Amino acid sequence: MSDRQREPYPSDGLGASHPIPPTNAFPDLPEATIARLPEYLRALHNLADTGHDTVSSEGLASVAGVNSAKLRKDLSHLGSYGTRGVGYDVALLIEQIETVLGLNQGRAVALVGVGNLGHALANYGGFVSRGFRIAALFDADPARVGEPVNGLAVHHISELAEVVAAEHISIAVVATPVAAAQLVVDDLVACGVTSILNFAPCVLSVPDGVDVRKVDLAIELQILSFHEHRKASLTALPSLNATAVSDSEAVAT
Amino acid sequence: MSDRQREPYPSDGLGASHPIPPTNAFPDLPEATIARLPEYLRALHNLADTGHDTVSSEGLASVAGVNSAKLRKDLSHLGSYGTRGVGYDVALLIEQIETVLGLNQGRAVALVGVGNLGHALANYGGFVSRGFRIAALFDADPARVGEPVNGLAVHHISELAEVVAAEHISIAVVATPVAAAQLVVDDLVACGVTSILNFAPCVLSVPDGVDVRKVDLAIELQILSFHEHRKASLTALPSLNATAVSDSEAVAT
DNA sequence: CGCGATTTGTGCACGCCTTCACAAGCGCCT
DNA sequence: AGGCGCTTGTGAAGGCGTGCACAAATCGCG
Repeated sequence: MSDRQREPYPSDGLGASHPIPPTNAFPDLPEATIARLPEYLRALHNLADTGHDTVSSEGLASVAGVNSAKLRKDLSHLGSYGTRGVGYDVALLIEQIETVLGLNQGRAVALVGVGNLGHALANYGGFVSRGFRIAALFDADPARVGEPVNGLAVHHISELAEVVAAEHISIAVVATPVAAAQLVVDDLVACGVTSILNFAPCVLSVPDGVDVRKVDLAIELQILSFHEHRKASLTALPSLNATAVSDSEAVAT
Repeated sequence: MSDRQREPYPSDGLGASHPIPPTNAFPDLPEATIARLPEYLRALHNLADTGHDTVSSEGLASVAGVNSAKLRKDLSHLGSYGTRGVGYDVALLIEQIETVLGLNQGRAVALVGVGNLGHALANYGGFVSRGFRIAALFDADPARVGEPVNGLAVHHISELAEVVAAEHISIAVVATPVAAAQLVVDDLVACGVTSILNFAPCVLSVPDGVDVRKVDLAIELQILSFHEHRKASLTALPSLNATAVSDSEAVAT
């Protein structure tokens, strides 16, 4: 059960110095696990930068903010290369996770909508440092076309098809106003983009085979607001350092 | 079972013209439901703006992008004010959800870190239009202090305590670099902030009673990358409009 | 060379969430 | 006034995810 480890994979010559499994075909990874792998990866990079060669599930779990049992189960799903009694090889695990996530290919990402948020995203270094390359910027406003943002010139949205094809773009970030989002997404899908990260606060309809993830900042705040509201209605239990919390909004118990 | 509807609630005089239930104490709302309520709320506002007075669970569900059964169960958890054979009263449901989420209080939010992302967030209209008020901006860089952003002057982080107290701030958005995030959060917690929306790509440790939600843009992209990777390894099934998808990255089947 | 300390990998049980399917209730039309 | 069609609200079943607890495996040391 542990001998399918040494098998170099054929294509995608990225000069990997570690033995890597076939990698393709992870059809049945639990979605919850997938969502946590990036967090593990980030934690592992931190560990590697601070000179750690190996790490125990307990150690990695605490840095990643999860349960150690959950971590082990997650890693076991992708073949698990830990050593009992020792822990996990940090470098190997990094490469393993990056391979599973398909990050060692420097994926090209398009960003549509260069407004406030779009600007911030284009300048955000976190994308580049974590396996992505912002390959092109688009906007519908002719006044913005040509404007240089973080070293890239903004394309007009009408050039979408050719640029997407030329740059082999498969992932797009939508940071347009709500009114434009669905139109842009339709164009993106028509161009062959199959993964979309949507910042516009609306529901997008896409055909099967296209993945959409949504980030809605107001929704996050509203969820926090609920918990805040609920905490306020439980006014009674004296929290530890609640010296400054004595609001006047105490609801009648 | 439907007679606990007409009961005006005592405090919190916000001039509500609709009958609203006691509202406080929703201790056992499923977390999954809470996370969806904001989406329902947004969809309902859209419906109200387009002249709809009532909506069926089917209709609202499709606009909100969920299953109609799920929607009904979610709404049933908060007392459910639908009319069989008709549907839900849009305006009433809006008020109901806003009350549950605690949005009709115009919650004050602090934003810490006025860099690229912080600027974008400060200028983002979506917060204000959905029940929040950005009450104060903070940064550790003395060069930024005093700079006006969207009509607000940036405070130095050292003024956190007094401003938080003066403005009754209970929610904070952290948009600082990773290195500063934990320090800022410790300060926030010490000032009595009990809900934090974290944009820094790191795990924050907070005491019990403090809620943290995290938004990591790179993680979202990495999750998409995995699905992209998986789709690429399943090269075989001919998708519908895949004319432009004929990449050269076809992995060996 | 063997033993103990340590850590991984996993079977199992529990709880949450989703989904189906249908009874109960409401309004409208005749 | 009565019946019919439509929609809500909910019981029950199934699936997914989590966490416990322990067997299996590996290393280091005497």
